[in-house]
Amino acid sequence: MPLTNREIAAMFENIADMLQIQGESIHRVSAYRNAAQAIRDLPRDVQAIADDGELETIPNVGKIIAEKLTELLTTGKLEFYERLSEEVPPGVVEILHLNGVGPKKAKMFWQDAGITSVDELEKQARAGKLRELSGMGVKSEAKILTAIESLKQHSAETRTPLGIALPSAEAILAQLLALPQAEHGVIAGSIRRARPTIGDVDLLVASDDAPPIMDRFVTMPEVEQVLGHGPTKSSVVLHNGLQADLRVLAAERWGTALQYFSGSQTHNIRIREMARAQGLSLNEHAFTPINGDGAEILCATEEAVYERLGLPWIPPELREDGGEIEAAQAGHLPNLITLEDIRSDLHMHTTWSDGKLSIRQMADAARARGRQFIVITDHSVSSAIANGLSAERLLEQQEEVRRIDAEMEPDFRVFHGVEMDIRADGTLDYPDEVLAQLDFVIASLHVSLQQPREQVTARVLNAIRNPYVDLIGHPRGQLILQRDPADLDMDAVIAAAAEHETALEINANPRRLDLEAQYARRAVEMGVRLAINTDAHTEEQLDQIRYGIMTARRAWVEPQSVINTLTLDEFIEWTQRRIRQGA
DNA sequence: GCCGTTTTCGGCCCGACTGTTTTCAGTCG
Repeated sequence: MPLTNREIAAMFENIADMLQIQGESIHRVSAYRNAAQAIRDLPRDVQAIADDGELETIPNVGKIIAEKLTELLTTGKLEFYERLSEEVPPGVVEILHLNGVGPKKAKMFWQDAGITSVDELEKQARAGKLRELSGMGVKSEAKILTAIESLKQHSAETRTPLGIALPSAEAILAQLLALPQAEHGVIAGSIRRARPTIGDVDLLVASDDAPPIMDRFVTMPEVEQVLGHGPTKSSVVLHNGLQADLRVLAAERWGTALQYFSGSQTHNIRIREMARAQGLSLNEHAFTPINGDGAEILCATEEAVYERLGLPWIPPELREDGGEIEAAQAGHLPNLITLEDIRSDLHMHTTWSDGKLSIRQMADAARARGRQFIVITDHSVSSAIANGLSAERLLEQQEEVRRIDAEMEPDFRVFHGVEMDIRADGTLDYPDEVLAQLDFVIASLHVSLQQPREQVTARVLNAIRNPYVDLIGHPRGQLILQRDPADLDMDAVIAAAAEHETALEINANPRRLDLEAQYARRAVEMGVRLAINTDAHTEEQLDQIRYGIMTARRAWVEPQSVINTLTLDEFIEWTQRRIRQGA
């Protein structure tokens, strides 16, 4: 099996950990971490990039790391990695990942006390031995035990799906903003950047009187454990395992504070380097002249921060050092899609298969949310567990769709489609004669996602080439933090989608968010149209469209690339391209 | 180990909080 980008990235992260424990220069360690991050975010397989001889075009990959990648891809092994793994016990790396333990302590536990596993560390802590080590005391020992307990409780998984983190953050922020001392506040960090998974929640509140806000924050009912409680910054762990950090700053410093706490780290490093080039040091409080006695320059808005650096405001979803600074300098920032651009929802289920509402109820619920038209897309016959429709029932359903459409026209339209299974053998679930009678056809992978790359890719390509298939639903089939995506050759999928004018979905369900941003961005660059759909099975899930919009913005997507922004007439015309394709 | 309008060497963002220390190192984001 070829190595996935994620596996390669994990290996380089591991290298960074081991080097850091060995006391290697932080800059060399960072080089491996930066390369790992870049590889994780790539929209293409490292293997494909290597085949093109372009490894060194990957950001933060230079000659040496490119050589290591080549060795890994050609031999399946990396001698450097294997040697390091023999030198540094895996348990020591695990200890490094405990909250409050860094490379210095992990190394000390190992070298000075012979501790090479979390279990052994726990034993020594319970026996009161750790406090005897230099720099350690009773409190440090207790913190170690707390960290180990937390690791057991929440397993090794440290990230939380956006769909859980965002509502949780909104609930906490609302409590803080209810306090009279709070002027205003936002959710910053990776939630604001719309990452599909969240490491911790970053909250920012403007106030001249921070202590009461801090006190409320650390005593909220959601709080399981207080990690830190200072005058302007506090950290807690919530009962759902999520870590939340709160910073409180004066309103006149809001711009620099929000810019800083929105990240990403790599974007901020670039921004601070630009400030330094202008003789300014930038932190969350202000710009400060580096040499000399110049006064602080305060920024009350983010726009003012970017303006000081000669840049237009950069939307937070783009702040990953993925070309957004260069685009801003050139005046080429994208006009990102917003919820207001969305006219339709092209993927949802009803009681005909596994949905909770009738066709009419879904239509009313979508209309109430400002949609102008929808497509009903229940499951096809293979999805027996989801009560998938036989061809007969599908056409029976069409009569009801037509009746409701006639009732609601002209201010709302209901079209008839299907979410058709791509079967394990690559065939589709209905013959073309049936598909020809539908307004819109989604083809999706639901089974045999773990097939080898060639096989699973061939199935999707077959669906893309069918002239009746308008959209590939949740193309990679991932469930965030639960199920890995299918091992699709995304270069081939995107190229075929472009050639056959088949759209690819950004499924807005926060458990999916599939396509993820890096693939959606590449698809648009290659001329593919996207759809942003809720795949709703209930009324509430129609509101999850916001997660799809967030993901699309993160992918640099503009309204014209998304078929849900089409007017009714434009949409009907777009679906007619099947005729041009000889169907 | 990467990178370049300070360019092939010499930098590499910056501050808050904690615990252990009596002035700072370690960790974190």
